[in-house]
Amino acid sequence: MSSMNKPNKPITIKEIARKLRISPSTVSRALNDHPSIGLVTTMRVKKLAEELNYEPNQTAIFFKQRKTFTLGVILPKLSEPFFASAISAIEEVAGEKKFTVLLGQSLDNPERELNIINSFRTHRVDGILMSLGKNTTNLDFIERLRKYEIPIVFFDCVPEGVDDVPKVYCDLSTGIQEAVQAFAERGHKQIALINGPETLKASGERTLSFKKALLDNGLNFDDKYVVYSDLTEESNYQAMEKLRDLADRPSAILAFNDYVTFDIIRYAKEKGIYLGHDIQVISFANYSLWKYMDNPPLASIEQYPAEQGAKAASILLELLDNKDSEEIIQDHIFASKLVYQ
Amino acid sequence: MSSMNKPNKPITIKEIARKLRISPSTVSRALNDHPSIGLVTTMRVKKLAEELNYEPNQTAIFFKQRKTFTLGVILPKLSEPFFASAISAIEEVAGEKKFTVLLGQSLDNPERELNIINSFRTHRVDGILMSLGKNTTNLDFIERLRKYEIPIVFFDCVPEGVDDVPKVYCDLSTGIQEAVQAFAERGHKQIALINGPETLKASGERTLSFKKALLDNGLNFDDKYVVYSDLTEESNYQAMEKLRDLADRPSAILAFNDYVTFDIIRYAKEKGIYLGHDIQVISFANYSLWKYMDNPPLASIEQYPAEQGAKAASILLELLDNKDSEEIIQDHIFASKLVYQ
DNA sequence: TTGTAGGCGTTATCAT
DNA sequence: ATGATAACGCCTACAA
Repeated sequence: MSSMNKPNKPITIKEIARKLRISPSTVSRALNDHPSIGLVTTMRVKKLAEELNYEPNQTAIFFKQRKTFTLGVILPKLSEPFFASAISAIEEVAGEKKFTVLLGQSLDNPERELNIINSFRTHRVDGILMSLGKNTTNLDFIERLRKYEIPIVFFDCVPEGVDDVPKVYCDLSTGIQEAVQAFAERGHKQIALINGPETLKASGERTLSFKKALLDNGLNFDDKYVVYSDLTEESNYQAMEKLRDLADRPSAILAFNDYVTFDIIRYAKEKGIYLGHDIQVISFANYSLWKYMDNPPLASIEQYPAEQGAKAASILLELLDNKDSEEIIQDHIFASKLVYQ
Repeated sequence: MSSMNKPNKPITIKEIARKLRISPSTVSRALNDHPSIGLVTTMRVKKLAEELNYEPNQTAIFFKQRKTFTLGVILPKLSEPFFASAISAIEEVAGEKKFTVLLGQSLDNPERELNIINSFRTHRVDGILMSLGKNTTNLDFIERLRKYEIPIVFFDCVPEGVDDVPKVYCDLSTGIQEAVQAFAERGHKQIALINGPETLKASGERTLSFKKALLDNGLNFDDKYVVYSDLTEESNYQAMEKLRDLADRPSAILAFNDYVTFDIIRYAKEKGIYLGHDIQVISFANYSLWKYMDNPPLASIEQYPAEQGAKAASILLELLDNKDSEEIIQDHIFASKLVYQ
């Protein structure tokens, strides 16, 4: 190894050209396997490039080609297992197509969301994948991105009332149907739903699916058995209290997510309720390591975060490949599914 | 809203200049608040820029300035809660300094690691944060990155025997010390360690710390009580079997991580061992939701992934700010700590 | 088959 | 206080 370690300006096409006494364009073409360049020249160029450890300057190429081979991903929180596995899948799919992933977490803060989008725009990402935060109401940025011709694909938490943008999400009704059926088959008559915040449209849909599922399984639907929680521990406890106060206590609970179930478990412990016996629970999965628990829920409703992420990513990539594929602009819906641990 | 939506070429400095009949350089300077530009001109420029929705073309700026305001982060797996919370913190720290984060997961595959590094290099990231995969032995890339003048900061799983590169990691010995002490105070004499693969240097260090901790607490150290596992379920079970086969069975176990503890829990369940009574467990934390479990471990050894990530990120940012800060090139060590759930 | 020249958008240097 | 010019590294008509 030589001791002469110069500051080492990166090798450029020009230098290769100079050393070879040919023109930079020839080098460029040779490097890109342009058919019009002679085989010998091509070889000579490639050999020298190899020797000199030539690396194309992507920033120059990005600049010139107006393309960055970069996808921006915006999601509420990376440390949520649900999103961690989504982004993990996204990164893999993108990587296969030589795209890299730029990251931004909104922390459910609409302002942060906009900042991230701006930052992505200035970074000239080729496209954006996004799962909306819970508090996002203003969707103007979609229109703005369209002006900039930056395609966006939503997944998981997708916008309502916007139908000219691709969306990937999970249809909860199938899972709810299966869950209620599972309860019904086990003889449960009073089934409760601990839902998310009442203000969220998604919560309303959940309730509807729940109602339908009950009726489909020959059970009655009663408002009382649907309680709303803002997903804090207190709120979850209050929800449980409400259910306990009912004259006819439910023997089965469908919980908004695994965190809610965790609180149910604690609550049950404190009150001496025997979970899985006095009360059975099914929750929408987002954390599941149930197989290690003593009184796990009966089952979980799987929402396929990795699959959603992967699908969204490949839709976006396809969109970038083929700008005009209007057919892609539609909903891609995964059926949620009841899974036993 | 007008119906005239042209393809909408992005506005450039040149156009603003043309419309204002001034030179592009003046526009550039005005936009950047250069002191030599008159106040009126500056205002006029900014006003028009605003009106036209001018957005500087970052790819051009990146290209020109040889800086991308991008950090590359390489870690084994994003969906590991440990790394998810690390990257989450990294993104926040980077964001504060207007840096974005480029993502790559190695899946513990050295080849993937190198590909990601290459990809980062072509993307001209300003610096790299990395947690090594378990199987990485060849560290030549460090030297290569140095040639390219791309600084790298390691965190969590850091390279051995490379001392001219910043490293952030957690000193396990403090946590081990506290754990053993906690066991000792509860009267345990036979304490076992379920360690990681015997081939890993880190495993050796763990054993050493464990030994020291035992001696410091007036207990004997005996090889028999250290068993190695490759962290598969079978291997964890075998480790437990080995411990059960001992004449003098351990009453306390220090487990490599929470996954191992999960397997211990299952094993105990199967064998009718009452966890927390017949045997007490402490594990290195990486998944903890123990407060919801019935027989949780006595405590966990916290390794502060978020803090490690944040620290590594700010070191890297400082390094980028101030190329010559040699003092930064040293180990930044967090003390692991025993925490009760 | 290869070379020349111009341009991508921005900024820095030198002039005016 | 402002303008002209060149340069960053690469690509691509167009010319030869």
